[in-house]
Amino acid sequence: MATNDNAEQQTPVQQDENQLIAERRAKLAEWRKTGKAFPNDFQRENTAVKLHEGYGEKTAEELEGMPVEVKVAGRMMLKRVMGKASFATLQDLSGRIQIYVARDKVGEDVYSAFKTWDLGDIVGVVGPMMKTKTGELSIQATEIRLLTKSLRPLPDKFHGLADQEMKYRQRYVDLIMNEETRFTFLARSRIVASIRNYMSGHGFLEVETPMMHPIPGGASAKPFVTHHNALDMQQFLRIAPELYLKRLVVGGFEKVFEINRNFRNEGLSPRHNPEFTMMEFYEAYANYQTLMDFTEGLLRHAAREALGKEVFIYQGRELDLSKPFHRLTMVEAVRHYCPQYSDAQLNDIDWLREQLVARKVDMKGTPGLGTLQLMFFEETAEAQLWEPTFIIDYPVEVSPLARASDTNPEITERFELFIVGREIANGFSELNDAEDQAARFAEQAKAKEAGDEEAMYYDADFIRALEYGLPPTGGCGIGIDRLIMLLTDSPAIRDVILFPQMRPE
RNA sequence: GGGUCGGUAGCUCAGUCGGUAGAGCAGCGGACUUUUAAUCCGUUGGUCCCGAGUUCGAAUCUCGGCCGACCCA
Repeated sequence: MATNDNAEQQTPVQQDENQLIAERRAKLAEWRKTGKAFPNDFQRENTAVKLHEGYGEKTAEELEGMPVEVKVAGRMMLKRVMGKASFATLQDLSGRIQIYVARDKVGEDVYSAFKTWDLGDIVGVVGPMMKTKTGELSIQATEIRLLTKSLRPLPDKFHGLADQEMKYRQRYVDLIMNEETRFTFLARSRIVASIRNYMSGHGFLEVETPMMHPIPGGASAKPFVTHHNALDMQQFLRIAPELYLKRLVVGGFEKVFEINRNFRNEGLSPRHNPEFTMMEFYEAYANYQTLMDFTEGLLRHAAREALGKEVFIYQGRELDLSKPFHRLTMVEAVRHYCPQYSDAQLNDIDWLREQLVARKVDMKGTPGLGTLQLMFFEETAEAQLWEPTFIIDYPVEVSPLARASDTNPEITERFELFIVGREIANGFSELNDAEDQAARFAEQAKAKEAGDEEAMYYDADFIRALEYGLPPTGGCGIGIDRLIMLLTDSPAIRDVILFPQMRPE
């Protein structure tokens, strides 16, 4: 079995020890001799930013006149020893605060110990607030303790950690050193929380559906395969929660959403990570038109919560979420962004096919007009959709879970939302006709047999659920990582995923 | 998968025409009781990503590989 494949990787690798680490280990050994190494009884009472907020405006005299004792803890990021007195800068999650450590205030023994502490060590300080000659708010230490010894030297205190690879592989160091990184992930957390609030505020129920599926479904993508030992069965990491969420709507949970990970076994790129976070939501008695309105509102809300505004800069270019989002068909979008093509050409199967062959687009099977138009749209107009744009009317053959249009059986009531040229959301009126769905699954299964790895499986239990009756429903998926990229001005998906997928070191 | 660029001290980076590796920060020793990337003096530290090849001699040139960034498909 393959169960031990990873064991080798888990055995301790040769540690990259060096002189600097050896010196710190020696200091730690000295500390251990005191019998008080790594204490956990220091209870901090203040954070850096609160102190700045509370006392930043006070003058030196005011602070001296009404001394306030504070208690902070944090990582030592800067240290300036000047003989019998020193300054150091501590960093906690909220920010930084300077401390002033004088020998005649903390005692000779503590002071000489302090001088041996290194940048990166975690320190606890007690003392009154003061202002320095140059007006910087500081804590005058009356008590100072080493709380955690850091064995590894931090990156350059001025230049920080610049190496992209190391930022991704050792995110903990990136978070220590880079304010922007901390900001991005704090923003991410805030944005996700605001989306949750918005959803529950609109009566949606948050649910969790399986991450391990016996049949992968809900999207066209290659799954990761795994194995359950006790049941001795193959399982797939989910590529989408869609089919489970719709089962819940069948069950009477009329408005549900889930924010969770999807896994797709595809390559890495600035916009793709094999595991990524999606929000999917389903609403009974909604359709793709009402979903578009709702999605617009949701994105504006997220922008307001994250940035306080709906117009902002992404990668040097203005992005405006305040105006109504454009709604165009694929042909309309191509006509608008690439006016050199005519309606006649865009509706000519042979012409489209020639164009796509010339552009070396991989066409499997015999795509119909709609699919050719989609491919041509992706080739020409998609990347230019900077302003939020819903592209509507996707062909049935690439939308096996969407309801067909009442006026044209070849297309579905489906949209994808593009912003800054990237797909951010995908939604549609759900197909709730069990017999139609069964037929479409059969089509997909045939395509899979013919070699289309991304085609869907036939999910008999899902059909059974539909046979009980799914109310008319609208459903939508929003790529959370890509949304976070927009709202944090991040160029790559790896910049908004704490631990992005990397090749082993 | 293809192309371009990169990998040198713990970190940020130089490194000429191929001549045997440097700076700043960090560290270590010393001076310094209001500094701000503190300053000043002294000093330790290298698998130059890995492996072959060319050469008297390779961080440098050639080939192959690994890892990453960007662009393209």
